[in-house]
Amino acid sequence: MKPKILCIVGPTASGKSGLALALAGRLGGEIVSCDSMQVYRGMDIGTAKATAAERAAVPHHLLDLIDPDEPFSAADFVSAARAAIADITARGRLPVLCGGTGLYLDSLLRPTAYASPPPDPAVRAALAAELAEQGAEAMHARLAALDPEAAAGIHPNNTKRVLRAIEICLGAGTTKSALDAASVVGDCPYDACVIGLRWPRELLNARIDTRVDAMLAEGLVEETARLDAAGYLAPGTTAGQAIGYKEILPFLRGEESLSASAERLKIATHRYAKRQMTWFGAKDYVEWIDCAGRNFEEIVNIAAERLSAGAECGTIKQ
RNA sequence: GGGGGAAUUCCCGAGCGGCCAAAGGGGGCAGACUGUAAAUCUGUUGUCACUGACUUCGGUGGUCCGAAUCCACCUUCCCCCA
Repeated sequence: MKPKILCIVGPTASGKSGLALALAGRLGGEIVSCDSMQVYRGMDIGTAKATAAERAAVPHHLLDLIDPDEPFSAADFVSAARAAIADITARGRLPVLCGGTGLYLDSLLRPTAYASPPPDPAVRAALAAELAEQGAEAMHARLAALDPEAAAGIHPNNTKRVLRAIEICLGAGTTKSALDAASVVGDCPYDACVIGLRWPRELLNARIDTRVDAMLAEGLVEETARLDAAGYLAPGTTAGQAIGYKEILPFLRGEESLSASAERLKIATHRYAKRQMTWFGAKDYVEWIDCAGRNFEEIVNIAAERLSAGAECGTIKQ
């Protein structure tokens, strides 16, 4: 009997947190954050992290794990999430995964035994230097020599992926495509019900804009200044990639008005939401709830019904 | 009142007689994603009966085989002198 878990996914500002909170409260659950940025301490307003009051009402896991200059990966997430889920389940409570980082959830639900070697900082640095010197085309050509199949599947401009593929080939002594073929996607270790929140684009964008304004009112600028002063927003850090801070930085440096920065932040968030929708939309394990025209109560009820209906909800295929 | 400059496709902005439905960027739309994922990358973006046709570069009228590009006038905006 696999442990039962509930997962709430969807684009940013779709109302995941509120739903998770309501469901956890009603069903005796605890929330496990599935968010690549909320693991960082000090990044609270910008990541829309659960408030102290919310955390007091319902236990939250996987928040504030590390400082913003520390790296964190999908693999780190999977091990931390498994531990949290095991702990919650052992106490007879329901784990409620909630978050918009699709890759993290996917990695948890479709456990893959990767045959490829883990990232090697030294090799990465060397490849990055090579890229700076020779350009993207040359790196892609190098990958094509090492692993034609992988090269065919990665656009030359996508240097991150090109470099990682070369790194794998170099480290493993074989090709990345061979390793990919050899890696096995195991069964989902959980009896998971995955619910996705869906909104028409215009409505979601309006919600995003409202939330950005709220973040600004709550002190996003000050939070950005604090993180910057601590050196946490240096380019290259995982935390520095977060939407919310890098858009406010130009204002802090006097390069543009606050309204201009806020506008860019809203647009960046709209685009991010679109990428999330594309990702989740391609996952057949997501059961969608159309939120337009429904009030919060109705959405909570629909989700609760689906969870109790069991079986049909959240079948993990592929 | 006088002098100078500018008006380009959703926005910014190149173009300065044919190779222009018009560079580039932004935004929009669609998508990818096998251990950095709030990242990274791709395609597309005047209309249609779409290997071709049609409409578009403030307006009107000219010049020319041919104009977003040249001329005249008009409209609006900006700058300088008063």
